[in-house]
Amino acid sequence: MKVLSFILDRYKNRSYDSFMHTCARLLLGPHTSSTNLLRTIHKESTISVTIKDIAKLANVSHTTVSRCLNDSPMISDKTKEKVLKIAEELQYEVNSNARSLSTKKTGIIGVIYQQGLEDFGSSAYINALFLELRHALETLQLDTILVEAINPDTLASNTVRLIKQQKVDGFLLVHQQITEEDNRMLQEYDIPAIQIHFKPEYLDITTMDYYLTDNDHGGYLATKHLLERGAHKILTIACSPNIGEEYGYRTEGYRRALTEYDISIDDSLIFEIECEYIAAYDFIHEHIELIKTCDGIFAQADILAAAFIAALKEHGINVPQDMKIVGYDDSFYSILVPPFITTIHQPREEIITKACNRILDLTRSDSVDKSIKEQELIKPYLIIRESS
Amino acid sequence: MKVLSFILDRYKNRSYDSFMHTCARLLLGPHTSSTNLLRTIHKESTISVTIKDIAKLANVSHTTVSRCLNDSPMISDKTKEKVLKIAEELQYEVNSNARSLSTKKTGIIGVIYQQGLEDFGSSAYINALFLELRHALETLQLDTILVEAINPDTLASNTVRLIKQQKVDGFLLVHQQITEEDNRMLQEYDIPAIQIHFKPEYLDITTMDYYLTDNDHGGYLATKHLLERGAHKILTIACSPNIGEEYGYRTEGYRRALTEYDISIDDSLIFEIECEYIAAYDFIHEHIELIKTCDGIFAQADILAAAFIAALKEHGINVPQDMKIVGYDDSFYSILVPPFITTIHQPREEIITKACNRILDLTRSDSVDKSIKEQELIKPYLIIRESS
DNA sequence: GTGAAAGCGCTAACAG
DNA sequence: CTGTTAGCGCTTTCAC
Repeated sequence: MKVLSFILDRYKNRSYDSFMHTCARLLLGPHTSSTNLLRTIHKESTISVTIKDIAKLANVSHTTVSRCLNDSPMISDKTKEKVLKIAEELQYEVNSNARSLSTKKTGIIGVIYQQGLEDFGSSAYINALFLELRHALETLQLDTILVEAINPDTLASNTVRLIKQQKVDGFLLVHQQITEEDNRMLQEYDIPAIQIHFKPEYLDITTMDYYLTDNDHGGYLATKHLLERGAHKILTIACSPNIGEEYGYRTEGYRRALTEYDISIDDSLIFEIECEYIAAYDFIHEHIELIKTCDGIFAQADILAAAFIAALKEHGINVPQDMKIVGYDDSFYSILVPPFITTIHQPREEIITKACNRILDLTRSDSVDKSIKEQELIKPYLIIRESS
Repeated sequence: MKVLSFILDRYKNRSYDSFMHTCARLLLGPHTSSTNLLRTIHKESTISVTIKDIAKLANVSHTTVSRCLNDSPMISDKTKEKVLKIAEELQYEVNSNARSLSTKKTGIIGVIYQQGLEDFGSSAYINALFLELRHALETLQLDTILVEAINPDTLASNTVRLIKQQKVDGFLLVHQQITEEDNRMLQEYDIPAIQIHFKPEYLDITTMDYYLTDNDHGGYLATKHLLERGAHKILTIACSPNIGEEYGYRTEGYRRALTEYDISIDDSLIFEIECEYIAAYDFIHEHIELIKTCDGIFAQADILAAAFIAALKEHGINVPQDMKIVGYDDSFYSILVPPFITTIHQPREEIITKACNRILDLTRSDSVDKSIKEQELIKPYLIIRESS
């Protein structure tokens, strides 16, 4: 009956249920191994080690163990060392639910994205953004719950749900659909949230933390580069749909560069087409007469630039000799086929680093003044390749 | 002092700390609104409604409320209705940490992916897989924690960590790097895990639940289609690196189809190249003499097929007239430029649906016999477009 | 049917 | 510096 006393000892303060399970098991046969018995007792078969287990072995109270694990300054180095060693040996990991219940912190960040992302022209960019985001949070020891803004079944806001269920400490919002209600909840529960990449559609962004890209600057850089390379008559083609007006800003930058170079703006050189290869391809054929009078194209997405180059070739117009082209996004389209495309690299690395560090500060440290918002428009940069 | 009695009442059984905060606040001024006071009391400013709040309003015990919310059969319809109505009015959401601590269930699935996914040739496919996976889990009311298999800093297994921290109920493994140790932990803690898409490298897959794609069948379908379209001498080009031998199986299927059509297999028609547009493009030019003697190509990735078509055109070889081509993956490459590419659609929708339903069963219901593994090789299908 | 009380594993308050 | 005790919000047992 050594096993029984072991069980009784370990489960002294545990539930009736546990005990009954044990008894049942013992009746089934005394030859079951103690590990198996332990597993049977807890319904979920968990045999996790707790701070009490450590406490017993270290001959201290569980409070002391808790303090050691949290590196409290009020514990002597000696005890700390002893306790941590045992914890290490038992491969202890904290039960995050218990800790969260007590501290109201989960160590989890909610990353909210746009539904229907699959259909995006820019999804390659966004996907890269997610993976790098995940990676950055990982190095900061934060887990992420990734969800769509709105539950497609219930149509309820996932942001609100996650707040109320207390599953996350903060949010990174990679969509522009944040609603008034979401925002109210964030305020009310004082949950930090940072807007990334997308500008909210329904909300005054000046009230939030954000890291966005400076699309105006991107358009400016692209156009200025074309001008520097000797182009005089420059077309620009934006994409529709225009999420968060990003293309609008790029066109603004285009205008700004032209003005700077004393070139009057001709609105008939500004187009907007579907963000698809075929659409771009057709565009060239349809507007070939106009295009023949131009010497530069600022394509506001790489996929357009790639199609333009291919289509122009069929008309005997060579890039970059006869026509300089700059794309946007620095996506794989820009390095798919030679000539590789000169393009604008969106500063997603910088956005991610800043946003992750900020959310860490906001969720972990009390000394941050949350009322002072961090708001940055981060500048993209030019990558010169062969198309210009 | 109405406010004070309200506070005292609500915080009767709460911490000293809470109370001190309240008192401090009251000293600051009696004009602070009670909502603000409540917010101040809890350090984290949370003013969540709990089952006790509901209980008080409904004049029942919090136990009863709990039972109602969990739709227990031992509660009368009348009480249930009353309680649920109040819960609805208060916009109650369960505190998931408290529930999890008590039930050992979190409602969260860990989705584990491969590090360095960014570099994958097939990443577009995998990205689509993730988004659809997330969507499917969402409709099943499951949240997902998305992490890399291994923490890049500590090099510790995230699978093990999530198990021990009790953050997840189960895993969907979208990588092939599961280790012996991971597996041992899964067994020991009896956590369900399903292998998706990728075949594990270090582990005997026959011991796990899995839903993979039948690459052999894909290769077979592609080749058979080419044969049916009249091709006799068919090249196949696989990609390196060969993750989980997927290309090996596709080539097997290619062989099987040829054999079925009594065509002897010529190993010099089987190639392996980098999964890149340029590599494929160059391949055509380098092997143009051989290619001229062939009438069909089974390109084991759409991106290869796209490059082949472009390169062949430069040699005056038109697709599909002079050469039939079938790609693989049904990715956006296959519909980028005409002629659109006949391709093999990977059954990711079916994989996702099955895997998500299975993980739900495995984590929610006790009646499932976990020792019987669900193991399916799901068949991809052919999408006929213009290249064949 | 319902409620009182205990317990999940942890942190925090307070007393030594 | 350390231990005792209470409490986080929920589920579960057991008594009525």
